[in-house]
Amino acid sequence: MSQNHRPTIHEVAKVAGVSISSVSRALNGNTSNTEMVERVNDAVRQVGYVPSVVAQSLKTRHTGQIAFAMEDIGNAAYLAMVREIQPTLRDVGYRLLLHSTGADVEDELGVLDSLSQNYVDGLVLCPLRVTERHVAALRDTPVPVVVIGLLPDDVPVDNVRADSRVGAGMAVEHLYEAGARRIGFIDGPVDTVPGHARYEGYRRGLDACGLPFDEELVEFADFQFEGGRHGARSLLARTDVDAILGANDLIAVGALHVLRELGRSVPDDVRVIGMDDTTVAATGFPPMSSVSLGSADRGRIAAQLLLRRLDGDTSPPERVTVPPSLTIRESTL
Amino acid sequence: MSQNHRPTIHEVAKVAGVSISSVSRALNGNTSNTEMVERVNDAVRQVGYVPSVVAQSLKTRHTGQIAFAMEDIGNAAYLAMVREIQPTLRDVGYRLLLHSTGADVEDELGVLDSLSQNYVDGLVLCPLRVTERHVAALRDTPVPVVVIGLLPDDVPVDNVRADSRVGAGMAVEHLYEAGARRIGFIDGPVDTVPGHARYEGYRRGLDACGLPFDEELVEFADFQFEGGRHGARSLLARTDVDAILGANDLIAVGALHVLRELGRSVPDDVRVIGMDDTTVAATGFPPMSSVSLGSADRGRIAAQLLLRRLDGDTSPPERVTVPPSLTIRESTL
DNA sequence: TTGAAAGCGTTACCAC
DNA sequence: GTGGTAACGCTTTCAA
Repeated sequence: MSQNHRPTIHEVAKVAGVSISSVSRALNGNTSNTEMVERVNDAVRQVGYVPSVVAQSLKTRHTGQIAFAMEDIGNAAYLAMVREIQPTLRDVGYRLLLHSTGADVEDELGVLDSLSQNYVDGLVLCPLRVTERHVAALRDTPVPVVVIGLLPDDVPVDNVRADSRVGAGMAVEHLYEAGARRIGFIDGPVDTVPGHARYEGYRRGLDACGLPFDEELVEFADFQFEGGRHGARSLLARTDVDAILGANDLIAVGALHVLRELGRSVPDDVRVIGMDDTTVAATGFPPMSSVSLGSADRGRIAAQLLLRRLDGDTSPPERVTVPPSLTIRESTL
Repeated sequence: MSQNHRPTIHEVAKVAGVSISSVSRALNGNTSNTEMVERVNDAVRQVGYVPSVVAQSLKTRHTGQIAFAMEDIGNAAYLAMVREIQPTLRDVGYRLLLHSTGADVEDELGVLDSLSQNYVDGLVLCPLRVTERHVAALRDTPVPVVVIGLLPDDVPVDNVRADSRVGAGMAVEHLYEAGARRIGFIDGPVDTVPGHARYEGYRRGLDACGLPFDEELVEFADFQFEGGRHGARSLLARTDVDAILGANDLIAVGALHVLRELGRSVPDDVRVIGMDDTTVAATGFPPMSSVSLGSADRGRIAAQLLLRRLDGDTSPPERVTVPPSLTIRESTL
């Protein structure tokens, strides 16, 4: 690690025998004198000059950085997003800043507030929940924000959403078509946005199939593998089912495990389907069907919307809904 | 999104009726006049002032940002690292910049070069391979760098490594103790650093157990689920085994699938163990044993080493090796 | 203790 | 076209 003085535009100017203005112009392509550009480039190479992005930012008022904030990058859905967002931004020269806010809503608001520090040009935000304070902060952000997730219609911010309600409904209908009549549902916490939406979707799916709703069939867990195991144990201890819908893949795979431990065959005795269509679905045994909520698509679209804003687009806020789709594997055949 | 003029330190000074120097001092705790601090804080609230980190960076020559560069955040090992690095840095006020470089070594070098732009105070780097140019760049970086992975001893940079050779050996010995005598190995590409190390570890493990090496027992695949499936199919078509070591969890879970499809019981007929101890190991069925290479630990340690450097520590480069450990689950009982 | 002023490294305006 | 120079918003030295 060298402690040498890093050359500035002044050194370049001196070596090239021109003014710093000319160097700046040459470097930014604001001159038609190609001989000048040559000279400057030579000098740049000679002194090993690299522009300071910080100084540039101060002057130009943009940073070349975009933040992505979500609860936990360990969550496969957010991971899928970041894998799309990063290359999308990177291709046009933006760096990505990652904020894992944790389950703390305060931290999420902290991210929104910190936007005023102007260290990023924009933000992609996946809020856990949308509180009054979120709305207030979003109404008046210093930089463009795109929200992935449900957002009240009057919040003037680009918004990309999944339709996990429809997705859960699709899952139920798929299970019904596969022959299931008693469909258990292991939901996530019902006070979360996805937990609530999937609960609704489950009920609508039942309605659509003409199946009765029975609370006995519903369990609530956290969105983790162990949650799925516990949920499945309680569910199966209480009643019998011929299918299980897990509110995400980890829950569903947890259920898969419990079923196998109990000696129930999947899919012959019980069909199982998850949501999010992540790696664990494909690597479960048997390979597990899942409802894709288009996380990767949502991430990419969000990034693109943000880039449009940064390009100066001032059209009204966009509202994009990514439709769910079914990935059918052996667990529901 | 507001286009309002954002208040600067000058507005605060005016409202507080003091000079900007005093505001700066008050805000940075470089004054003992508490009445002054009061006044400034009031003014700050009144005008809604938030300091510009860009301007601060230009002056103070540090950015409050640290970059983490690796091949693909989708890789569970890197994911585990980032989940430790981010909170570690965040707790002391650093923001995390993510660089997924992809399989392209050029991009990796690009990250190293871009360090001269001074947009970060430090870097945690997981190189795919370490080339001459890496070494050259690392010898003379403008900011502290910590490398996670193998590094030549003479490169003067903090270094955190796993010991996947020892880890693979441990896996073999564990399988041996569990009763296995014909231990198949599905490695990753042997021209990668981990692929090579694990191959060596496998052979040493066999030696340690007094088992003969047999090339028939070895397959090479990529580090993915499908790779594991293909590798296992080839292996089992060619010869019989009573255990399989996968060079990572995805490979091993792929093998698990193939074994079940072939009606072989795990662990009774064939024991299976993976490496990295990721989610897919725990959610596999049966829950799969795995060699943990301490990815989370490596990430945390790397972050801590970097923070020490940023604190001004100038002691000689540190070389930390995180020992592997065995997580035993049902697949090898 | 406080304020004036000099930078930090750029970009861009404005004369020439 | 080119070069001086004034910002950008802050921290910090130096006098008072």
